[in-house]
Amino acid sequence: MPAKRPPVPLSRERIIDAALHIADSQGLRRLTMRRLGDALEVEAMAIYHHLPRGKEALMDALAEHVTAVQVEAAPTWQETAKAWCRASREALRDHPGVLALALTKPPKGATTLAIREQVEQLTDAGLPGAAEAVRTMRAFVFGSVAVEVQQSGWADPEVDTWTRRDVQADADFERGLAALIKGLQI
Amino acid sequence: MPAKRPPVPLSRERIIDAALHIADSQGLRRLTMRRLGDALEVEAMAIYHHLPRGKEALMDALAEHVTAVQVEAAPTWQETAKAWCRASREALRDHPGVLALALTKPPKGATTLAIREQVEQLTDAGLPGAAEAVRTMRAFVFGSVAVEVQQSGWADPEVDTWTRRDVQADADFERGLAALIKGLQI
DNA sequence: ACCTGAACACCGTTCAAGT
DNA sequence: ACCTGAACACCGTTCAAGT
Repeated sequence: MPAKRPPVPLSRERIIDAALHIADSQGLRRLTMRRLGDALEVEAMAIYHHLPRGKEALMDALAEHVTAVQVEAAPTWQETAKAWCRASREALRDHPGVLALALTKPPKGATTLAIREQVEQLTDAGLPGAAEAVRTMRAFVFGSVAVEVQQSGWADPEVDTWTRRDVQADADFERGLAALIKGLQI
Repeated sequence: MPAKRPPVPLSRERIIDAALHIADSQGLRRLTMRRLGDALEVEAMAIYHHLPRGKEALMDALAEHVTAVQVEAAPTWQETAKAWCRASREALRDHPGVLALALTKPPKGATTLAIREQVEQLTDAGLPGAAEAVRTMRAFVFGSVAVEVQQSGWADPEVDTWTRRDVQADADFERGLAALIKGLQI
């Protein structure tokens, strides 16, 4: 006899993980409360107990998950900045299904904190005008990932082709990153 | 007696205009076929006659509308490139409601043609590697607009605050654009 | 505290029917 | 050719009820 309902309790974290999986594999438009409930072996209404504002809260949480990036402070601000850009890019690339949310929703909660922390790290490491620098870095990462994901054909018809890493995109990113860092230190 | 039903016929163009207005003023999630029908004083089902693939086709058309940008060839490739970046930015800024689609949907139809034309213009004007240059330019524009619209607070609660031009964003954009063009000519 | 069932208003889309 | 009405399957969310 198969174990009927293992008493793994629902949690905010499990909900977000399942939601990310659906969005990345089937697209954001197919992420519905009912389907999310199915994936968690629970009725859709149970989700509201953990995310009181419902789907709106879920969307916010998904955006935050791929967008609240932290990084250890490196010896120089240049290295810290590079590490942050690379980590941010990876986080966004890993979840193309919620990229539209991440690029579009205003920073909130954990994301705002992460941005603030990054500004402080760079300031402490001796970079003047770190707030503007972080804005420029975010724009660079956002644009790079958007173009890369678009090009990869992560779209409605075929989701299969999104597996191989794009070496061209990697090279472009690193080249642009080096130029950006150089431009910042004037 | 008020004119009941002026025989202005439905058309693809009128549908797209009305859809952009709804998306920009109320957000993409409130753009529904039924609401769109109401705005056009028509039953929702009438839309399917002009956009056979329904909402999917509508979304594609909206993305194309803000993304298929053309520009006259200027004397130098530098000026052409700048004009193209500025025009692309304006088109995206004008319709924050469909920005998520524009940054996320793979180029199609008119957008693909516009990109191809831009590559040719730059190549003809003497820029080697124009295809990569256009990718870099698109990434720059996408990232800039994403950060700007995020910062502007164009979001769920208050849509009012999106009226004043952000001079800071303008300056950032022009500074980045100059650096980008300079980086391209190596 | 945590989850379910039933219900409500709304959604995209079809299809036959009207003009 | 162009639009409507009715219908279907699905959606987000509420609320009272169960345990």
